Amino acid sequence: MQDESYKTKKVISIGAVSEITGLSERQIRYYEERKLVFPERTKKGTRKYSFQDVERLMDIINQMEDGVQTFEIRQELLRKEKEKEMTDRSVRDQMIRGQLNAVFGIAKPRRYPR
Amino acid sequence: MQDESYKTKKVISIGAVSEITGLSERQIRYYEERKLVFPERTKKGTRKYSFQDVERLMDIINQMEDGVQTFEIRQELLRKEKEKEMTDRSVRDQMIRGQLNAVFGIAKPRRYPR
DNA sequence: CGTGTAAGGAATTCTGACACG
DNA sequence: CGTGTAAGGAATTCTGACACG
Repeated sequence: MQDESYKTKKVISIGAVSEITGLSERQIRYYEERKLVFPERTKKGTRKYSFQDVERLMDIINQMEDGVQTFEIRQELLRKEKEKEMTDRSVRDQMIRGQLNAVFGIAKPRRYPR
Repeated sequence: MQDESYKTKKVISIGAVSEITGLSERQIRYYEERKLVFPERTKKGTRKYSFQDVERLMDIINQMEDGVQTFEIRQELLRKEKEKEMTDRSVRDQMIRGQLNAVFGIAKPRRYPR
């Protein structure tokens, strides 16, 4: 699970992204300004995108076509991040609980202490 | 099997390839001249590489380090292509044979007719 | 709000060539 | 043979701004 370096490695220039997505460079830069995509920068400052970023842009295209505003798309993005954070946290908690259990034996988690 | 468009899509500029591989642009262009890698060109003529091309270059680096000459690397490449062609052909033949068999029933292939 | 465009500059890429060995 | 480099030009990308709506 995870890695897929081909998908996440930032190596595509804005020109290529424009070709692939059909978006103008202006649009792509604007979506970055609205914090919807996050390319990396080379030392000299040119933007580099990953295939994952390209997919993200495709998704944005669809939402824009549905009349969704950049602000709303951003909200949705933040919401998903929060959600993922919660999931990760609970996964981590579960693992820690498992470890403790392995060491100290059965210790059922008590939701309401005392 | 096959597809993996992320791996084969030609979207990486020579500068990025240089960064990833550590090769100079001069070297990368030279290996193309020697027909070891085959980038695409944009309308305006700039080279575009795929992750697969990058892997190919990594492989070339290793061979060069072992003192293999570009000519030999090329020979090896051609040899492999021929080999693949043969494999593909035999796979296709097998499929056709299977189809014929399904339609006309058991018809064992005779290597020496008559 | 989302996008086009002209502006000026900086960085990238290209080719053909000379150089060294 | 494999690679560095300077040369001149063309194409790319960047930013900040004005425009329209």
